[in-house]
Amino acid sequence: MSIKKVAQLAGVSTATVSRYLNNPEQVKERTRLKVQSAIDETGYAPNTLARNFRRGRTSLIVVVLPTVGDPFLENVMRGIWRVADEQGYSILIRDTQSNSHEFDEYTDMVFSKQADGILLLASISPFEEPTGKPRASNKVHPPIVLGLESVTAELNQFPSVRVDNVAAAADGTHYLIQLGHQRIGFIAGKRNSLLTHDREKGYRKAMRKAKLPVASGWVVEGEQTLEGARRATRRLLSHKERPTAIFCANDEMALGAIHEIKNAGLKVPEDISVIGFDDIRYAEIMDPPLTTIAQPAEEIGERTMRRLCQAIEGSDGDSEAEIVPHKLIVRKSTANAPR
Amino acid sequence: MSIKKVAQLAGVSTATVSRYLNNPEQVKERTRLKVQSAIDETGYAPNTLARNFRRGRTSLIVVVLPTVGDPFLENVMRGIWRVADEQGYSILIRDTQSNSHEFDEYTDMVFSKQADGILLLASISPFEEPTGKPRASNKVHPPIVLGLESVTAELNQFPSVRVDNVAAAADGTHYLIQLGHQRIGFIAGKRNSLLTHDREKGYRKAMRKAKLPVASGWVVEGEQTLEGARRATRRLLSHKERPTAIFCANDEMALGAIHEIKNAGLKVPEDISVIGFDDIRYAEIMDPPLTTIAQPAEEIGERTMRRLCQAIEGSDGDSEAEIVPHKLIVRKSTANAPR
DNA sequence: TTGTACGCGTTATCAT
DNA sequence: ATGATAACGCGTACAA
Repeated sequence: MSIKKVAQLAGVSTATVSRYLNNPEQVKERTRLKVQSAIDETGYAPNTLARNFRRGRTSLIVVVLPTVGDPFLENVMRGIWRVADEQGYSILIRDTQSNSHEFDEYTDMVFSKQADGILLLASISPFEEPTGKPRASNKVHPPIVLGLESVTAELNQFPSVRVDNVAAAADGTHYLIQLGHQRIGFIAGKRNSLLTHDREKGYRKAMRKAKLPVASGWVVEGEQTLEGARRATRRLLSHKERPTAIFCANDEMALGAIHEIKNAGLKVPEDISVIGFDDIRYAEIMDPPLTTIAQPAEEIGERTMRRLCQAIEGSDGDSEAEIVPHKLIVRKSTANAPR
Repeated sequence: MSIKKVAQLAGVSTATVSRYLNNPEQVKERTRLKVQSAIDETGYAPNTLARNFRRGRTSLIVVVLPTVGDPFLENVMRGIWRVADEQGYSILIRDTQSNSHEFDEYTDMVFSKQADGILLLASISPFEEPTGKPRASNKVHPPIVLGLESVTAELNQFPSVRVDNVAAAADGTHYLIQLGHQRIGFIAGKRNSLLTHDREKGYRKAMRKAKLPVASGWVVEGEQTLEGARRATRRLLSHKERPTAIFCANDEMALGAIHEIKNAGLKVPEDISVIGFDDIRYAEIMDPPLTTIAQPAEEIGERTMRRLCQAIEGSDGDSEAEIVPHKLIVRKSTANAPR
């Protein structure tokens, strides 16, 4: 009963107050002043709840990501926020704690009007199939855009923005091969992450192309964490055919790998070269500075968000994947193969 | 018109459907089944917008923080999320991009019902005074809890949870002094950050107590970034009375400092000791591993969130600050003073 | 240019 | 245990 009070105080109708708020140009100067002073006096703030309800939209976007505090995602978020601010959306962040969740868990947020759209930056691979009862077919698919990751079969109907992870990883691997490395290990992410799986695919592809073998035990799981990568590295170091170079599916793991290699009394890059993926800000200050593959994080954020806005407005063109360019950044953690 | 459809299809009233949804125990088994099958058939999902509107609450909490992708805040967020999930709140994250904002900008979110409460983890120092017109006094102060930071005069009416930054920084400084350091530099955060200002206070306090001088130029601004810390470090290194130890107001800056010191051809800790604050996960894998002061991040998150829930429910007890314990973690970036 | 009046989907109150 | 209905605060079609 708030707009009413203002109206009463200003001696106008609620409709006029509403118009003053939303289409000021439709109300006469003199009236405007009256309304404004009534608003000032009461300290009135429009009830967003009622407004959203009436308008049928929340102006809320849910961004689903594996972990906050990922320095790479920070940059992506920056791009997302820029567009969100510009378009009047607020960002709701859902951390999946690196677990995979049911697809419905997120889409329901749209169907129940908790949010207008969803930005999926998470590991989405094994979205468990909807439990039992099939989702009612009278529901159209909600506004969803995928960022960073490739998509599973069930998700390829949605637009996505990402680098070509296969090609990028192949490039990185190729670079190591050019340096003369023949025994190259790979530290993968979690089993359910399509993204790191694609990078592994790129690695294998480049190895195959160079006619180099991938010995059993050269590809290990690093769990996308510092600690997981350290464990993985230890396994690699004790391999009977120890690699002279290690490709890590992301920088976080590369940092862990470098640390562990040095701990073992070996030198990077003299004994073992290490290459990462993402170019997070810590890559450069590592000792040695990390060679890595950079993604245009902020741009990815911007573009996913823009596509989502389009999808919400229904002006959703095609659902093709947008591929953005990656770039190899050579620093000091890679060198010619030893001997 | 959706609950209506379900009601119609199930041959009951909307009230019954609503009850089934919110207080299932109040509806008879037989009716429950009818309603459930109607829901299944229609794929009905309650409109959260309408529900929130009716109930007068959003179940949304806004967390205001300086930058996402801060590895320390990640841990705080983890604690916040745990409580939020448990209490049925969703978390809206606002990144201030390390700038300070007007206080109203956030409180308005509560007054306009965009959110039920606010968790302030950001640099809040110079909340510019409300512009001109004083905020209408008929507004009670909204549910706000402060985390990590101390408070300005205008904010000390709100509960807060944090470590004793002054004491903690004094402890760290004292540790360096014990190691025989006499020339100790300090890399501060941004000028408007009360938090790092408190840490600087602790540093100065410990120096004073040990009767050690703080030469002009020994306290430099590091902007809370890797890059800013590197610049600050360069200035410290070129000081005519170069410090033999550097206290950094947080780990992020400590990492930058170590990198820059090594870049300059000096050794940590042989030539210069470095100590940080926060104990982020990268502290341990740095070369050398970083000595730092740890905060119970997750616990801080949990406790701030719990207090906020209380504040929202109105069972807000006192607004005293909760102080949680800090802890010095000695690793390899500190050693006895040279010579 | 402004006012009247209805409806958005839900929950809650009061009967039954 | 269930049904009828008022109310939440706002936006807007329509009338004036």
